Amino acid sequence: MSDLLERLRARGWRMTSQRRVVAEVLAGEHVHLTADEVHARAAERLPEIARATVYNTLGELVSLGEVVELSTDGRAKRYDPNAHRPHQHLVCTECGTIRDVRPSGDPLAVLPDSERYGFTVSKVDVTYRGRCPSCAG
Amino acid sequence: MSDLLERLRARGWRMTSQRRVVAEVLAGEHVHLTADEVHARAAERLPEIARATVYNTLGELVSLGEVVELSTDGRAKRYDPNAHRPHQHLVCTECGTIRDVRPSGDPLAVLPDSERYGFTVSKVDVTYRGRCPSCAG
DNA sequence: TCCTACAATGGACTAAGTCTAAGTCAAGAA
DNA sequence: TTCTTGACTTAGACTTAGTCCATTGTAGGA
Repeated sequence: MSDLLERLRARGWRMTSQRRVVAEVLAGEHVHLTADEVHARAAERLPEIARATVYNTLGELVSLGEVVELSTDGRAKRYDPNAHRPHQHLVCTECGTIRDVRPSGDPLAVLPDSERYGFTVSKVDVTYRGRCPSCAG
Repeated sequence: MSDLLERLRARGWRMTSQRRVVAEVLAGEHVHLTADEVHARAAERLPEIARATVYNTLGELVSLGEVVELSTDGRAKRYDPNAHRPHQHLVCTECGTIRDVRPSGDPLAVLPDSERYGFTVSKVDVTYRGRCPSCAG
């Protein structure tokens, strides 16, 4: 059914009912859930699933590069299943809603060498903040 | 002694020994401390200071716009006293060291209207990630 | 079908931060 | 200077998010 499940199986990821349910929750909705929300949705289908299992599974999906971890608000981390194409995030400062966005150009390019202090810069996370249409009321 | 203390007093901020010590800790070192580190350094000078007081004071300094709160790593928030001039952050993925950097150009400009979904975008946080010279070994 | 290494469980534990009720004190008024 | 009062501080309980670990379960190969 889902590309994600296919890819995981192809990579030899051991498939269990718990892992399947977590992967399906992520693949099913293109929103940015917290670990607790993933657990709640997973538990609707598999009531005995443990919180620790959800954390373990999310951690693995992140290591495999299939899911991106966001720590936008200093509160609970959120998990973004849209890892296959590069994007940035637009966050509402009122309600916390997150949208995926694609800025034009390469955000890395604007950091001059003189500002790199010898770091090997490999990644840039850009978070645009503002009020969403409903909150701007 | 410090600009920060001056400004706070000028704004009618009620000065107590606890608040003074917290402000001095922040003004004194241009590093990015966690709340706990601020508490530890404050307690060297004022042993009875409560953790809650440090949290309250940091929260107020953030509201006043004198300090910027960073939630880079999903762990403890860090506090950046360098709020008077705009800058972004370069974070080491190994050791967590943070450096202030100034990208060229306006990071807001690269987000086309078509990607704003009706949001009133007011702020952009850019985090460059990579390995610092010591960790790149 | 049987093994066994890998995965799941649940409950205790930790870290970071918030809340609350009671006590304290800075700063303006007299 | 002393008084007054509302704002500030305190200690500790509480909450939230996440980790750890010893035990139990099971996917998938032989």
